[in-house]
Amino acid sequence: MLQTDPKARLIDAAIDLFGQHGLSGVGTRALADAASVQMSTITYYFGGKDGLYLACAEHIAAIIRARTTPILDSLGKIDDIDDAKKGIRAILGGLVTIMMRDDIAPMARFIVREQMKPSPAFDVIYDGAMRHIIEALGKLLHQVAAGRVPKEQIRIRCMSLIGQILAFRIAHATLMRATNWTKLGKRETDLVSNIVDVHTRAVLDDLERGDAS
Amino acid sequence: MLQTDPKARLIDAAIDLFGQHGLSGVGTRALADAASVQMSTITYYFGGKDGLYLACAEHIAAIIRARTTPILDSLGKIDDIDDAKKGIRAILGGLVTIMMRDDIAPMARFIVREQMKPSPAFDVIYDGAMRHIIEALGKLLHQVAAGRVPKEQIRIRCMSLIGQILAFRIAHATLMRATNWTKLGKRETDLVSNIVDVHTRAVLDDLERGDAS
DNA sequence: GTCTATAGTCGGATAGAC
DNA sequence: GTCTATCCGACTATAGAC
Repeated sequence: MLQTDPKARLIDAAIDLFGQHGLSGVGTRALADAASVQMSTITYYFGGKDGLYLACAEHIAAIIRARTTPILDSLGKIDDIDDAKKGIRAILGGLVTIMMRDDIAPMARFIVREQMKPSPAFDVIYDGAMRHIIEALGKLLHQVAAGRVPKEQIRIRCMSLIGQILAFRIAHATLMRATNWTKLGKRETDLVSNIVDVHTRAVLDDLERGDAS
Repeated sequence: MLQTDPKARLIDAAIDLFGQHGLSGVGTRALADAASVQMSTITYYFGGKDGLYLACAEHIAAIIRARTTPILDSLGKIDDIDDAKKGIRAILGGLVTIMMRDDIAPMARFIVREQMKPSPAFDVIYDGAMRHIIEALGKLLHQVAAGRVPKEQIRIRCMSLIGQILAFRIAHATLMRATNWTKLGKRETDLVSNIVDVHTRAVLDDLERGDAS
């Protein structure tokens, strides 16, 4: 789909470039060229480079929300431990396929940069999208643990489970070297997806069994 | 310990600043000021900003090697599955304490940036330090699986195990928000360390049992 | 080895024509 | 809304005094 709206074109190009080079790593000229607009168009629509950057964050939050709410909503009412486990695997499985997609990579890079050096843009993404996922996961983990595990520990376990998925996107360069892969195609994505699920199941079974030493 | 060697001062300051803002995000003036040297000192010792950047990578690789080789060497000869499991837990446990240390944070940030957009500096770090850890882990995992699991899958499992640890450093901003923590002190590090170990044990027991679906 | 001064380039923002 | 021209500041690199 070819964008005609200069605003949308700028945001798409900016997410890609900012994700690759960071806020200070991209010039307004490069942004304008990539979106085939004039440099002053950035000022006109977003007030400047910083405004464009924030608009990127809002756009990313909206995209993630759009992709994850269907999964979160489909969970419905859950009071059975097995259903909770299935729900967690569904959320994490969805996260894997999202994170592995090539067209998501630019957004993932953008988010990771914000993780390391949060700016106001991080609040936009966290409050607008990530919070819901983490809270849903936390709730389900709490049920699997049958309430035996303190909330703080549940949250850390959430991070750890999500972390294994993040790793494949973040440590992309290491992954490619360690596996001798040259691309992330369907075969590779399926392998990763499968192993994340195997690991997740192992952790959940262990948690249900109650070994929260 | 107060550094007197301008070279060492520059590298220390540069790892910190590059890690926070990226290569293009830091000016030579800021680097020089942070190290209390003149701007031209960078040219004198490193040939320019890029040379300093590469020197940072070499320094980081050396530090990691110095910290990890004791752990890797202490493993010695292992042909028992339980010893292999203990070895993996030792490596990952060491990795957690390394990654959580405050004085390592700057280097971690530097590495993560290189992960996302690898430059020649990444090869220096990967070949100089990371490869050994991944290969050692892979070997031990292979033993735990009793050779039933293809090498490729072993490597992905390595990444997943390391990934959960990376997450706590990379997704630092999310961790702090999700847990309502304000700092990463000993209490927090111990909690994370414990959960990583619990998860690792669950995964290893599962792998030994042979469910490599 | 350490410092100052300066050259040359590129950055973001803006004024104003159309 | 879109484009051109231009200002001013910040950047890296270098030449040369000490």
